[in-house]
Amino acid sequence: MAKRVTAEDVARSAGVSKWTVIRAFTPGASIAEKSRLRVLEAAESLNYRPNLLARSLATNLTHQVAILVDDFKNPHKLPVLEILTWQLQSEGLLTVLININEHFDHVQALLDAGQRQVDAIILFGTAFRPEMLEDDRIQGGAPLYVLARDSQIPNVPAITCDTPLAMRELCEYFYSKGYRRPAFLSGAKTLSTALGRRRAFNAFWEAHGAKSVLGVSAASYSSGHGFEAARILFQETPREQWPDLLMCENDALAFGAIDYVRSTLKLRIPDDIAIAGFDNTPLAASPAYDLTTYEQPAIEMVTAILSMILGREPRENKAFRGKLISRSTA
Amino acid sequence: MAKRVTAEDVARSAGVSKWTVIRAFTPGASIAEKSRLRVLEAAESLNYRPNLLARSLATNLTHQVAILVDDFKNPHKLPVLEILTWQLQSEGLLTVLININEHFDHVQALLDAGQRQVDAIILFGTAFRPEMLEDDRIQGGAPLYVLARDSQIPNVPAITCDTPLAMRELCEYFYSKGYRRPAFLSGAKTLSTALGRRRAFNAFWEAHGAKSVLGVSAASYSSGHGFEAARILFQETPREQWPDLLMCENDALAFGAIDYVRSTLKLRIPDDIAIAGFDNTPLAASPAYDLTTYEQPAIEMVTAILSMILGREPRENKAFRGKLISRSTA
DNA sequence: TTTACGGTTGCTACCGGTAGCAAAATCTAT
DNA sequence: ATAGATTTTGCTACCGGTAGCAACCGTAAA
Repeated sequence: MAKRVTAEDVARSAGVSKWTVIRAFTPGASIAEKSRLRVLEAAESLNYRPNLLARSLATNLTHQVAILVDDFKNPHKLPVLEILTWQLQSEGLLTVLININEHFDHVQALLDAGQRQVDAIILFGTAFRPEMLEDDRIQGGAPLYVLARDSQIPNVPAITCDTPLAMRELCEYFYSKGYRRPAFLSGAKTLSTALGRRRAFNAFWEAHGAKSVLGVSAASYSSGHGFEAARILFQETPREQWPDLLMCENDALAFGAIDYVRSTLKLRIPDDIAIAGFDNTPLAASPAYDLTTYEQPAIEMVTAILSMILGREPRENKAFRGKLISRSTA
Repeated sequence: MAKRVTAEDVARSAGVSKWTVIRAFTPGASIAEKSRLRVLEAAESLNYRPNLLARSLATNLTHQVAILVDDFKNPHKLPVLEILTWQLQSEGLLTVLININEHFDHVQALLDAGQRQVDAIILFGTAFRPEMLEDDRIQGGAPLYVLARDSQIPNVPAITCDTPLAMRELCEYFYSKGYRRPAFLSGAKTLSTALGRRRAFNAFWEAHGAKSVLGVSAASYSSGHGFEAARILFQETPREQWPDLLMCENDALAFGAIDYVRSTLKLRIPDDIAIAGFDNTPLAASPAYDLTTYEQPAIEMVTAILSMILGREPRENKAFRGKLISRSTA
């Protein structure tokens, strides 16, 4: 592997000092046009590009942002990752994707990112225990942000979809269609409460005089577990109390629930029962499901987080209004 | 923001020189057990962690690998990203995820990654023009790898699923089921040829005496375009020549094709026509599709790329055998 | 001709580590 | 106790940039 070209090499070739070379690459630096061109030419012929690692060490800015993800099963992650990477890149920031799982926990990941001196850390929809973020070793590191769940932790802003509003929109829609026997199918416990969807759902129906709101919990946010949870719900509920509306905490769970209701129960959707999801994943639009769901305002959310990272806006919780996607399952 | 703790600070607090502190953090370094413990204690109380940026600058190793992705629409990307990030992390490497699109092209991304001194670059299923990689500015940078498509470029190893073998397995399966009028639905041109699936498919049927193999191309690898391409195929083909087998280049296309065939043509699958996909995305298993497909050996592929990055194995093309997933659509 | 001034250039010090040599400290054998 | 071997420690130089001061330059005003 050939030795890397440094500013020093270019300087020698252009007959100036290395600082003049640096200036040629620093926008707005004080340098004579004549020498700037000479340097640029020499740099071009030597194929020189400034070493961002060295720059980062000196400026204490890496222009790297770590994204922590713990659930790659949720297809909703992919489109958001696309928006995230793209918007970050537009501002000259690069994305460091960190996979959190039972072998590499949050604290570990956070410390790791910290050692790499990233400029910010985004916890993207991960199921962490809030206490964790108060760890001494984490305070004092890169600024933290929480994307797509709430945070409650001072100094860790959460950027979310406005869940109470979203649920109100959905429920008012269901209500106007005449559904009156609601049930909620939620996902993994730890994250579920942080999402607040069930809470908002229940609140609506209690305020609208529903005697009770059925509920069931899936082991994880996957279609398979959605199927399983739906099975439990219907098997453990007497037929005459079966819901006519099943709100699922996300699309994946809804797909599973639809599969169960259609294939095993042979119920008609939306006549016998309405089913809705959340996230508007690509598949929700497919004719096989054609799922009524709710789209999170991903672009606004990412834009907001970016403004905070860049210091253009104060670091504080923000919730954005999403969009009800009305299709044929409800 | 508090000043960062450096080895120097720890040294002062422990009453040794900064080099002794460094040694305490360097596995296998020559240091007395007594002073190692003293340093570790001081480091602990000051909450010191070595600065990996500075280390990278000095060692010329960042322990970062760039992954270039240009198609976030394909849900297959997510599980592979999970495997990639996880395996890289297990070896102490971090993933830099770079989004390639019309505004930020391959050359730009490659140069960007190069400036950041990443240890390796993986082109993950991206649709690049091979000439591009021969750009002077790119040669001499970090070692390149191509994942999940072929490469043809000397010194840029491609790690793939063994496509000819996969197609043979699939076709033999179809053949044994009695299907004899094959058609192929392919995706975006640039990538399609690099995948080689159509080629292998055609080769089989020509060898097995099929008069002709119908073919149609979708604008991109999405369900929507799959639907559209299926429409074109069936509308432009006289009814008596309709295929009884439609092999789609990936699952997303297959979902679209199934939707079209079911909802518009009202054909029965697999009785009137068999449809198969490729990749075994999570949704292929759902009862709504229950798609026969082929699973790429993602873990083996990632493991192979990792061994090459770590220098444990020579850099060379590798193809692995995947697995036929037989479900109800074929 | 001298002086003042703004643009330009070079310099030192520094970011926080690593590499490897040389001196110091400790241990072992005589 | 002492020489010799070995471990431990401190040091200089370096990775490739940045920051900001000081000197230099040519030119225009005095």
